[in-house]
Amino acid sequence: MNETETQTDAAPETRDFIRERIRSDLADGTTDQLVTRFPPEPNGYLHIGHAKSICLNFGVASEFKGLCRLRFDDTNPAKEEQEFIDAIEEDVRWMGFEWDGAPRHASDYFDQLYDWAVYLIENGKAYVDDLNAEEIRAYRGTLTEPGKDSPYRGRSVEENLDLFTRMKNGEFPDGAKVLRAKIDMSSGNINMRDPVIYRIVHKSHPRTGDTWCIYPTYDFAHGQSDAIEGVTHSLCTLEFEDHRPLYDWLVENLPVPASPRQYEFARLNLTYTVLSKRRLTQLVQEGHVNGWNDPRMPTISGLRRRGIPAAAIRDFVSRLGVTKSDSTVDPALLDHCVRELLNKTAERRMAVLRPLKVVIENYPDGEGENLDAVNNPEDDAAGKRQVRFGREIYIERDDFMEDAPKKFFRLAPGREVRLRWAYFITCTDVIKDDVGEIIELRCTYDPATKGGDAPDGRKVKGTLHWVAAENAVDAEVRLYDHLFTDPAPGRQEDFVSTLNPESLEVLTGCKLEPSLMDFEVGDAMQFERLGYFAKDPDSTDAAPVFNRTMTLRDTWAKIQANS
RNA sequence: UGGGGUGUGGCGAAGCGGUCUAACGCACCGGAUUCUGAUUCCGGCAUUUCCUAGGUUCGAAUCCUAGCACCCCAGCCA
Repeated sequence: MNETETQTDAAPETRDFIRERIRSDLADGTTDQLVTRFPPEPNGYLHIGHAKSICLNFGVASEFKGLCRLRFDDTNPAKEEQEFIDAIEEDVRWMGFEWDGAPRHASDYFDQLYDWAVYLIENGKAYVDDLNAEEIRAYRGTLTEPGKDSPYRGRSVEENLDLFTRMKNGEFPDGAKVLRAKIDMSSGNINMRDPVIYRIVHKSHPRTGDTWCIYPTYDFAHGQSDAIEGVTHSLCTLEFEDHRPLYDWLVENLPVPASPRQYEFARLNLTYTVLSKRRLTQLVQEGHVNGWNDPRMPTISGLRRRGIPAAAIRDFVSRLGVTKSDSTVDPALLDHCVRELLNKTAERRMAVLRPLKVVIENYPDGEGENLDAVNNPEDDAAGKRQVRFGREIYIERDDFMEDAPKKFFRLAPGREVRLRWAYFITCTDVIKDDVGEIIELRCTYDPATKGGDAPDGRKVKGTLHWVAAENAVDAEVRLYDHLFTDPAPGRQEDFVSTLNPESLEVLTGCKLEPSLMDFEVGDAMQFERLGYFAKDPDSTDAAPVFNRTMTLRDTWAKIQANS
């Protein structure tokens, strides 16, 4: 046992096939220093599936004293944009990780990649093909039948060189020619049937502008970029497993400075969630959600806006494991991580979402008082604050029932409950409007129960949150639910039809304890008995807006649902 | 008779031939405590069972053989 092991032994070791592999490569000297990379394509926003990859790549680098870089896989200017590059950098940082050095880009290596393409041609291992896309597909064969050689496969090195140079010089329109690696048209692995490695795209690139009109494909750029950067363990998802022979072929047949190895793990799937960039893009573009950072989106920016802390996402990912078996995780696990963290850290406040006015008849008119309230029972250091109490207050409509069953512990005619941090009150009368709607409650309070305890030792079953009418702040509160009603929305092409029409509920006229105005966007707080909330960026002092991050567990709701 | 993968409880996941009458977490179900029906706490939750069927072995979820199921691949996307 050496000293590094002694150090890592302090914390429980995470064991998965990738970490086992790294451990052994480090132990037998195959690897001197671990280098990984997180390689997003800037064609969309990062989502929670990427969070798994981010935590793996950056996590493993820090655990084994290695390096992790951020590298944009920007080989397709038709789809990529600067907006996405900026958002990705922000999201990775917010997740709590810092990459080694400046962000890298596959496009930083376009010159080198071009030279290597020429090298392949010179060695008779690549050729320019004049077949169009449909013809190439036809020549490729099928899953069960081998392909046929392109009629252009036998071109001379000189001709290939000339043609490739002219491709680069912009002499041909998009799609007129491609450069292909000359491997094996009869391979069982379709990726080895002379894959296209360069294509003509007359389109300005976010970084290289109009310098190029030919661009390398993913396969021709990824492994070589890894090699240039000295990446030792190139981690990607399962669908790239059958690209590995091509990855290795390129590394072996090119004079690259290193031999990175690719390892594949299962991507994250979540029930009730869609996690493919194509589908997320569709949701945004068709306006089914309000942008990439809509709090209902599984994007990192959406989760952030909803109020979910990065630490909860990291915790969630750490409980997932890293394997090669396809898996679909219940989002309840993320919920649990969020609640566990926020229960410990979020300060409590009172807010009434659906207000019902209560007049305390025996409380002196025109008077009020300040009462002590504990900010976080899980954390003494959070201290106390004062809340205003008076003759008129608001309680939650759900906390009153005119004909209450025995198991209902809240307010009902003749029943006594506690107002949190305040007094016991008893309901004496119910006021209704012309159509029979309850518009107000009349109650009496017991002055001896100030602070919330009865000196005579009598108990009440329920404790309600409330806000004094005197200084309540009006606010908008947005409640969120699953974006989809189908547990597996991604399985069907028409996933839009399974959108949950009740995924967003906007409440206005909510009554807030005024101290809530002191919180900043990004701060988490608990509205007592309701859930965790966060101030939305739309919020202004004049018109505050809060997002519900997560409900509290609600046993009462479950009892009601089961009866 | 294409290639590449994966199969352990509702979900995720340990397990690397004996200590497996199979960890742990989520979910779920009981019950206790509680000024949040929250939290916390206790208990239950795969008892010849680890995709199936054979085999090897004193002994298998772990090794072998044969099946079966599911996932990925026929973009000049990544």
